[in-house]
Amino acid sequence: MGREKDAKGEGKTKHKATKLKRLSDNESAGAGGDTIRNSGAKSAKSTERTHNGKSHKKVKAPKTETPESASSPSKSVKQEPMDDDFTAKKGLKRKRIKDEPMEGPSHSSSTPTSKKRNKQHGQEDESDGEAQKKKSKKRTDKTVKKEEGEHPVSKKPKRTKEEIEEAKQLKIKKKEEEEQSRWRWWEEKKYEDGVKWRFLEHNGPYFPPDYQPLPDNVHFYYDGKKVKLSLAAEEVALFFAQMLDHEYTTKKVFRENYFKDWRKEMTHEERSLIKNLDKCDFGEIHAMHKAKVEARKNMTKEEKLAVKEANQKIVDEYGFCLLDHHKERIGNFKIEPPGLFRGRGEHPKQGMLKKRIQPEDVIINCSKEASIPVPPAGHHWKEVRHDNTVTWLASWTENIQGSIKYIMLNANSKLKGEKDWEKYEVARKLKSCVDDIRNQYHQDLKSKQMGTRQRAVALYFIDKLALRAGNEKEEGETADTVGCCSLRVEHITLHEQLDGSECVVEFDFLGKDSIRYYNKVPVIRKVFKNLKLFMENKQPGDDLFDRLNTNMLNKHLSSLMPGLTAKVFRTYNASITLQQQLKELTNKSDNVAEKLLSYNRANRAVAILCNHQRAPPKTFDQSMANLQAKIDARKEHLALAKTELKQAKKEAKAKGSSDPKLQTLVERKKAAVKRCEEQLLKMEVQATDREENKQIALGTSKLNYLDPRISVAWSKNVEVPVEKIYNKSQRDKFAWAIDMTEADFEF
DNA sequence: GTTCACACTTAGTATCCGATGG
DNA sequence: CCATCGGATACTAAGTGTGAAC
Repeated sequence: MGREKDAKGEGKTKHKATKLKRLSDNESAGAGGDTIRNSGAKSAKSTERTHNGKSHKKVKAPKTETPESASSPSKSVKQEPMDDDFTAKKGLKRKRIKDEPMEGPSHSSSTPTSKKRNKQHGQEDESDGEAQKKKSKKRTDKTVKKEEGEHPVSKKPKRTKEEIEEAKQLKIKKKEEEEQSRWRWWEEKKYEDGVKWRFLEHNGPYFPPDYQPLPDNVHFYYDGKKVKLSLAAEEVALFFAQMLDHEYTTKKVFRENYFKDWRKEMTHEERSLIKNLDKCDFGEIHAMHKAKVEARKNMTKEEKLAVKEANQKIVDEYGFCLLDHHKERIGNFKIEPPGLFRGRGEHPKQGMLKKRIQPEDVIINCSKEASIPVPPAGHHWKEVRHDNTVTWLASWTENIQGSIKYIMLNANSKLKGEKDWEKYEVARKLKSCVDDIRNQYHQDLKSKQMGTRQRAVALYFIDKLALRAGNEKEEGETADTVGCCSLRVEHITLHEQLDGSECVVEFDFLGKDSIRYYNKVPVIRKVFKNLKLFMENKQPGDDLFDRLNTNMLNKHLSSLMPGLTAKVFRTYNASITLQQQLKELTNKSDNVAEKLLSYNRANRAVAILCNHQRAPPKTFDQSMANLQAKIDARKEHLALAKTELKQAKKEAKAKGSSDPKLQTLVERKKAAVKRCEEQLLKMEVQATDREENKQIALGTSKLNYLDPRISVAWSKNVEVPVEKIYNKSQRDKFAWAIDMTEADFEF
């Protein structure tokens, strides 16, 4: 409430200066939740902000997520090396960049790409195809050998072997066909500015099925009495009932929002009867829902197959479009079904009803010449337009935030791929001028203009820490999260001296998706002094950079280099870090598993830099224990194999080394030991990898920040098949990079 | 110069589904 | 053969950034 008032007082100005008022006396930054995740930190903070003046206890979370704090016991051992890597790298990275004049990056950006581009195919496809064939053959061989070695007698393997072989061949064929039909758009000329396509045809979005009323034996009760709800109210009741097991439904905000919106769907009578959510009994509805889920799980094979086929049919019909003569996959062809809004973190709108979208809400975009998608019977589209300067096929306005949702193409499409490629080219361009830009903002730290200084400090953070830009947000509309430009005084704490370092800035705030960012960073003196200055005479809730916003920052950046914005720094620093880390961590002599561990560690360094976190999987401890048990079993096995080997050796010696049988026995035992050792190593590597990954999410950086050409070049250089680092859909997405990149690629 | 609308990327989590091992 | 596990995929929220309107 207090917050809303505040917001209203300000009018929705997002303007910095106006924001200054906000709350008064919280203590400094340290929100310390215990969770990585919003809940702890978050709620603490928002209460604090709202009830003006409740200084809140710093639970100083030595939270594991920070690179610095390897304190969590479970991790310590494994965590350490990673931390070292990280810090070491970071130091190195900065140093290098600063000290060296930067060897010839400038010429590297556009020419090589296009060169490679032209060279590439022709031979490439062939060798690719062949390589694949060879590889899979090898694989088959291996499995065969193993089976023969370990269970020489079983009859099953033989049949399966053949089947496997066949299936593999089939797969290969399919792959080749797919390869053939793939649109190699990266070899084509680009369209003129702004034009995204020349022809676009599709079948429109797929609408979720209509609501199915509850069966007669399932009832809703209010205040102990059975109540038959109207269809609309019933549907919304079901939404809530379905979520009853979820924590959401226990939250006050969620319940209030829900109840308010639910009542809007009720008839007059219902509304006058149902006045208190606590008196509502959704038990039977909830039970019914659970039973349904269970039933779905227990479907017979045939039933499951039928469902699958039905789904496939939908995909076939709605999942593709025709774009400039090529069939392209649509990313999200389904209209989002109605339900209760699940915001992340302490979202003020959680629990609100997300309404059902009708064709009358949907705008269709396609070519003039294309056949217009047919709306569901009895309906019509809101509008049909033919705008080839945008990439979406359909759009609608969502009722929670009033934002527009789009139906767009899949990541493996030309439209997405081209943009992605472009993004990395901009980042590479930054590489060539990043030194100048860094010098510039170091100069600006001393500027007489407060605005310029603030910009310089912000840029320093964005560059060094890969913070997001931090656009302003309207209060009360979303969870209270910040990025660089929207940092408030309460989000940082200055330490002249901390843990042996000077000028340490302690960050503690909630970023995108209410993921906590917690980090203690030594900064240069000038930055430190500036920060002190910026914080003078401000309240905790005031903006740290009151003379700066993302717009100004980006305007400045684009004047330094065309196309440069704050987020390019994230891309650039992520990619360059990967490249450096790969160079540092990979040993040519390692085996594939070890190389992959190195790759993952490099990837992980980036994920840490970008603060990409995940909730530790629920089954994490369990599965870790399982793996450990396996390892132990393997170890025993190994010990056994070793003693057997010894035994065999002894016998061989005793009976004279001449006996060939004994010799082969020794050899065989040796091989067994070796195999066992390899398997053990592999598992141990896997265990290390998994442990280090406990709450780090690698996917996001892999998918969005790391120039795929770095990975492809690495895979070629160290002879690790690209399939080991990219799964199918990732390979599809990065087809352009896989196709055009040679081993000597440099970011 | 602000503000808003719009388009598009980035993000974590829920769910699906197929490999794996008992 | 079945249950379990974990990776892949689906889903959609939450960011960034631009340009036109005011």
